[in-house]
Order: sequence, then structure tokens, then C-alpha cells
Amino acid sequence: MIDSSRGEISCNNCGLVIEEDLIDRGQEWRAFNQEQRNKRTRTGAPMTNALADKGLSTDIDWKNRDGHGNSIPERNLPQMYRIRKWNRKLRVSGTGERNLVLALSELDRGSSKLGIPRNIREDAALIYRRAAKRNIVRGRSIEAMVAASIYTACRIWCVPRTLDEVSEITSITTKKIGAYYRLLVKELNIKVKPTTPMDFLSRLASKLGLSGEVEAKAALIIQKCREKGLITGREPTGIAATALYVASIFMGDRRTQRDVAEVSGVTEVTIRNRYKEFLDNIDLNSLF
DNA sequence: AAGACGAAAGTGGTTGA
DNA sequence: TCAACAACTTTCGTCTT
Repeated sequence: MIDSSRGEISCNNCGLVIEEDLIDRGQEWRAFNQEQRNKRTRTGAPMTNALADKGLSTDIDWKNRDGHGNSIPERNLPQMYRIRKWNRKLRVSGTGERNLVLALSELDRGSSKLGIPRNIREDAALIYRRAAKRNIVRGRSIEAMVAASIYTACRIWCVPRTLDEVSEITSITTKKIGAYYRLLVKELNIKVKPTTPMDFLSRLASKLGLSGEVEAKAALIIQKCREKGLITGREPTGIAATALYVASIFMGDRRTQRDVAEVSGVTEVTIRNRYKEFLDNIDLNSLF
């Protein structure tokens, strides 16, 4: 049912379903990070690996000898020159490029843990790249900037993760992610719509194992809230959570306040307050 | 025993002078 | 820049199922 963003949301749900798998791969990926990183530099895997194994002297030395110490035939010398040139070039673009690769691997790891679909991941990477190009990253933590990029991309696609969620898997404070997010939006002229309760509904419903019918009823409740002006100033997650809570009761598949609070990242008290407001302003019975 | 309720005090972010 | 303010959280005692 939902709306035009339905495609993304269900995609998002897919992400949740395969999340476990993605997490595992993420970790394994990380374990082989060094190797992966080298492969990613696109210089041809065997060569870079060899260089990395040799340690820090990255230059190919000036003696025209091959790996066995034999001298290299005359006619291959021009080739050697080209190889040296590329090798040097690689080093020059080194730090910046290496940071980027590091950032992108972080981004991949974080996205996996959050179950973020590929298209949004791509966007996050793009945002980070643009930020890097604009010299916004310099002097700030790469990891934090990556976190902010992920958060921003999710916001753009209207499938937001909360600051808390992003913070949890990156161990960057919500404050910092928020600050960098604002910075990104400003510096890169990104336009984001404010989050709505509907943005969170689908994800919360699936986390709670609630049916599509319950979710649909919750959507109705949210709709009523909007009409009555109960949305503004409230935390969107709180509204979505309470709508699901109420719907779950009415549909006979009850969830406790605690459960709902747990997955939505708001407290039971807040859910109670929303609930009370609903009762005061909405004729809930007419919806069921 | 578990869930729901609500009071009271504290926190962080927004707003308006 | 600072104080007031609303929303939200934490904590805790009490009531309900």
C-alpha cells in the first residue's frame, strides 16, 4: 500500500532479511582488509601484493634485474620504465587515495550492519567522495564523516536510520554525526525532506514481526495524527512506534510498550504520552 | 510476576529577545 | 549570547491484569 517510496521500503525490508548474512561477510571482509584494500587500488593484484609483502620500500629499484637477480633483456627496458612510472604515480596519489579506499571499506561495513540497500550505499559513497573533493573531510575523523554520509544518504531516500542506530554501529557520537550531517547538507547543497513517522513505520513493523494489516492500520492512525496536527514537534519514531502499539492491540496481536520502545529507540513513557494524546484527539474506534 | 501508569527531576535542543 | 521552553528520558512507586 504505502506510497511511491514503497519500492525503497520493501527493498529496505529485504535488507533486513538478509542482514545477518551481510554482517558476516562484512566482518570477514574486514579481516582481510589489508589485502582487499590493495586489490582495490587497481594496479593489478599480484604486483601490489608483492610490494606490500616487501614492506615499506615501495619503489622498484634501479638495478635492471628481475626477481631472481638476472639482468633484464635490453628490449624490455622501456617496459621497466613504464612500470616504475606507474609505481611512483601510485604512491603520489597514495594518501588521498588510500584514505578514500579506507573510507569506502568502512562505509561498506557500516552499511552492511545497518542493512542498507545498494543504491543508497552508492549514494553514501558519492556523498563521501564529494565531501573529500571539497576538502570537508580534512581535519575531521574519516569514520565520523563516513557515518554522516550513510546517515545523509538514508535521509535523502526517505528511509532514515536514526542517529542512534548509526551511532551504535560506528561508535561515533550522535552529536558528531548530526553535526557532520548538517555540514554535508550545507556544503554540498543537498536537499532533504524532514523525516516523517511513515518513514519508520515499515522498518519498525518488521522488527516487531507485525503483519501488513497492522502496519496498514498504524498508517491510518498516523494519517489521523497529521490531520489533527499531532505530528509537529514530536519525535517521528515515537509517533510511528505508538501507532504500531495501538494498532497491534486493536488487531489482536498485542505488543508490549516495552517491546515497542525497545526497537523504536524511544522510552515507554513517551509511548504512553503519545497514546494519551491519541486517545484525547482521535476516535480510534472509528478506524477499526 | 509482568505490564501499564504517571509523577518528578534531569537532559539536550530550539527559539526569541 | 543567554534564558525560557517543550519534548524526551530516567527513575521509581503504585495500580492492574
